[in-house]
Amino acid sequence: MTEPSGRRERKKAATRQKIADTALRLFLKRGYDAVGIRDVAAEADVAVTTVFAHFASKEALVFERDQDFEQRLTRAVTDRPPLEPLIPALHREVQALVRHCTAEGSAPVRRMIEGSPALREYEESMSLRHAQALAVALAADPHLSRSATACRATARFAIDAYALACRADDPEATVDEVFRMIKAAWEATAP
Amino acid sequence: MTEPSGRRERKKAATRQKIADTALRLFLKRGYDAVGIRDVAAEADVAVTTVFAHFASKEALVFERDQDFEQRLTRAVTDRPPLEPLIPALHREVQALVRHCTAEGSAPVRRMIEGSPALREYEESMSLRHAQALAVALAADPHLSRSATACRATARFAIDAYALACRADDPEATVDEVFRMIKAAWEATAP
DNA sequence: TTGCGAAATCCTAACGGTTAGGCCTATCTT
DNA sequence: AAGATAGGCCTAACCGTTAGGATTTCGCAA
Repeated sequence: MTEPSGRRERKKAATRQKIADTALRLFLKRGYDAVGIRDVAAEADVAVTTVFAHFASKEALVFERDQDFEQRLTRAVTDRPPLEPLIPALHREVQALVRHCTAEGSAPVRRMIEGSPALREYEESMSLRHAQALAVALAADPHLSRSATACRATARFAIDAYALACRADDPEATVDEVFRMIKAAWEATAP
Repeated sequence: MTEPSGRRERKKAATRQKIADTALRLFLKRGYDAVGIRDVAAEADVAVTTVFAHFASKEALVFERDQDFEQRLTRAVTDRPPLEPLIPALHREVQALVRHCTAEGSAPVRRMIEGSPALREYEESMSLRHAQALAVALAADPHLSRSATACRATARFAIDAYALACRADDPEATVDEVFRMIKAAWEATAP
């Protein structure tokens, strides 16, 4: 995936990164709403159209790692050792993701997101996509054999756990508590 | 609540309704994206600013009953007979709401929503607000005495049930199945 | 009834995210 | 080396949304 085979791809990746870095820096310094796309483009020394060639929207500039997040979630399910029970694996990964997003350095970004309705809304719809990807991974696991509905519900519950924990006073304890609920819910769907 | 005491309030409500009706009619006839706010305003014979005086955004025109939905949910909790268990009451109300939104006449609207990313995203963020309101209602119930986390998680799970059911092949069965999971999750949080 | 304050509506102009269309140039392929 | 393609640029516009301020309409009390 990360093969910088040609110069073209390397340059493209560099441009993308420069835009994302510039945007985040400006957003944190002056506030998300106070910085326009035109500002970001100027500071990154690219055209406005180039920004949108790399990012689908202004909000997407803030959630650059979107893809990683989704991959980590689904891989926690698909790449786990055979016969390892689902819920603990999911629990562990969500816990790790929550730690990542409540880490020291992430606080200003988190504050910025919570301070902007547009960013909150975007994050939520992102989470929904992640839940759908996770539901697909669950449905594809031959060891689980649960209904599509059970998979979809469990996927959403797991995402709920993440979302609640990121905003909770004690994130890790929140993940644990919600996953106790998810475990019971999951077991109630046993065939 | 619905007391049309004065002419002013009646006229305001009428204007609001005329805008909402006009908007929905145009959206269904020509497509959500193909109709601009300026079109809606012109057809409803009001100024653009008046549209935004009644609705916070273009998407909000489609979800006119937003408030009702939230009230029905929270009241299913707060207004239930004393000592009636929570989960069945919630289950019943969500079932009713799902029936409402999968009813015969709602199909074209549903199709329109699913066809527009902006509307899907808006609906999702609306649901989130409803979940928060429901969480508050749960936390306020003296008979329940669960942690704030358990209340928030259960509220989101219930909203998940609604969202999943609205898009499922068999909506009612989906509500039942997800509520079996929610019941187990809720009971796992008993003090 | 009249007159006043508040609420609802209007108009205009703009702002800011986003996109279309067309062009240019660096890179890749053969 | 030549053509094909992708990344980037510029300009101009579209559309949702808002600010600012004028104007009308209604409710209420003198």
